[in-house]
Amino acid sequence: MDMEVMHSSQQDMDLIDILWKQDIDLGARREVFDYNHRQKEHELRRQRELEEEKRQHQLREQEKALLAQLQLDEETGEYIPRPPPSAPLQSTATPLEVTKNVSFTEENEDAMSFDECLQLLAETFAVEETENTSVCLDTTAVAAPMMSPEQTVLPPASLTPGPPPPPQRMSPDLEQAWMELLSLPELQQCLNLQMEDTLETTTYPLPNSSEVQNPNYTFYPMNHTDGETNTNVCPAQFMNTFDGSVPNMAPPDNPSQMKEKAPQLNANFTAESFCDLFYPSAVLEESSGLEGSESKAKSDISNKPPFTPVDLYSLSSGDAFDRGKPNPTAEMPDSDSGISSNTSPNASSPGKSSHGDESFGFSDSDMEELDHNPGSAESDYSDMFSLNFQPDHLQPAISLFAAMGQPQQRQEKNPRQHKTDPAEESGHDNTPFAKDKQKKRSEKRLSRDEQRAKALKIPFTVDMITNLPVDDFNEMMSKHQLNEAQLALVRDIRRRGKNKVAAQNCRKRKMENIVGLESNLDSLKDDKERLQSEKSQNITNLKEMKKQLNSLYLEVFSMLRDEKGNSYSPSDYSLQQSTDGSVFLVPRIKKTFIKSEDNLLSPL
DNA sequence: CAACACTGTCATGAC
DNA sequence: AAGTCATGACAGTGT
Repeated sequence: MDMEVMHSSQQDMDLIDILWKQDIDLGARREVFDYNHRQKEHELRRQRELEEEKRQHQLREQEKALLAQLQLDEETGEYIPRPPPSAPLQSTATPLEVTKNVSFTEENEDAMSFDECLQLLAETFAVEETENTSVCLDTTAVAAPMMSPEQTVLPPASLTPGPPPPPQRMSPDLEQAWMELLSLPELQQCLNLQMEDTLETTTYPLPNSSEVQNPNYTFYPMNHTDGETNTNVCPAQFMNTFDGSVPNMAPPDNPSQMKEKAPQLNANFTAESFCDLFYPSAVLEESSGLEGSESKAKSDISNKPPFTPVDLYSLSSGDAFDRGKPNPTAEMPDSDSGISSNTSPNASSPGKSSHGDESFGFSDSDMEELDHNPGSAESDYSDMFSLNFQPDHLQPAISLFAAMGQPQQRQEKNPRQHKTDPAEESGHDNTPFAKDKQKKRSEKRLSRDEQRAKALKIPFTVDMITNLPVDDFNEMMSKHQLNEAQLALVRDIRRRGKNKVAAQNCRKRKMENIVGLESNLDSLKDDKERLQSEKSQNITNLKEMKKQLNSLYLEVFSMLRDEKGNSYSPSDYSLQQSTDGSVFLVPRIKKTFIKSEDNLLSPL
């Protein structure tokens, strides 16, 4: 094999020599075609390849060493510095500095004196760097938040755009490795082939260097200097941006501001939430549009004597009759219904012993309310309210949380309680004087029943007597031994009360019926007008049709001719149609006869 | 003072 | 049969 090759090569060389001597351009020097020369070159090439493999092995190890200090970001697919395990401020900074120095070294004109390989490498790097800058910016944008502030703290000069800082010295080991690596001419091709992969790892920290020079990165250091010296640059605006929506979530960049906000929040809580928590009635009253400011309401509440069980019981029990009741005309000329007088800051004088009247006044209001809502759920409520007058007054203190849970319902109840005054209900007694008169009248009536009950010492309120269901009423009556007069009075009171409500409902229904009848009357009038309009329109249409039919009739009649060709006179003949659709020419003289005999249709 | 409206009460029938 | 409701009628009161 070798001999054949050498033989053929020798012949080839002879031929080449001949050609060379003839000065034929072979496209190459003669040594190129010399086997010995090529043999020597082949050996040299193999030796270089071995060395190249060695260098590549070393290069891979170097890359591994670099990659060992980097970490592949799974999200971005890029390498980021591996977070320091324990105290890595110095150690983790090393690769960054190294790569930084690489980039600076490549940019440095003095570094061009290494050799041709390094020059080529530097040129290649320069091109690649400009291409990778934008990519690496993104890389730092992602990787920057992962760095610790100490890790990314930069010198003040680096914050401002300007000339790049002087190149920093890399560690001696890595520098030597790079020197050896770059000094190999054989590595050029390898570097060119692997340039992209290598750049991804070796130029990764370039963004750090370019980031330092890039004015766009002024935002980046701020995040890390936040809370130290740069707190008043961006965070204020940042805080303003988020202050309205999530004030508590914004970081307290300004402690004084935070201190100002905190007491305000506390004040709000104490003024409203706390008040709502412990004085729901005041809040309800305030929200229901009653007079009095917040402070006034609170002061009233604070000054208002608390309810005692005795007072509360006196509102509805028979004790009320013994407690002060009485003179209907002498008390509370300006008092409203029971609830409003209690909730009104001005009307709730502590020494007033008018609970019984308030109770009955409220009962009257309830009647009005029932009048407005007969058979509805509010009627049940009214019954319960009248019967459970005490618990309802006690409710603001007892069922506090329930009231807080249902403020709307309370707010809906209160206005109705306020407008249950008969004077306001009637709609025409709006003057205060009329109001007083109405009240006196109502009180007089109530006092009459109440006085009767009091005279007979009946231990029930009129409300209870009137509004209790039959079973409850009988049970209540069975619990007390009453004589005949008392029983009769109780039944009369109940009958009158029931009848009163019934009369109110009846009148209300009567009015509603009247309104409904009026509405029906209006609608009937409208229908009448519409029907009359339709009738007139139909008459007009009928006239028009008759006119058209008459003209058609005459036209057809004029076209008729007898045997002599003479036309028929419409005054002597007429066209009539039978039931089967056939048309006859009938003499007018025989009209009545034909009509009766043949049952022909008369002309239109 | 008369007229009117509102309201309470009574009587009566129906359920 | 008693209770309740509906309704007409009447009377008292206020405007």
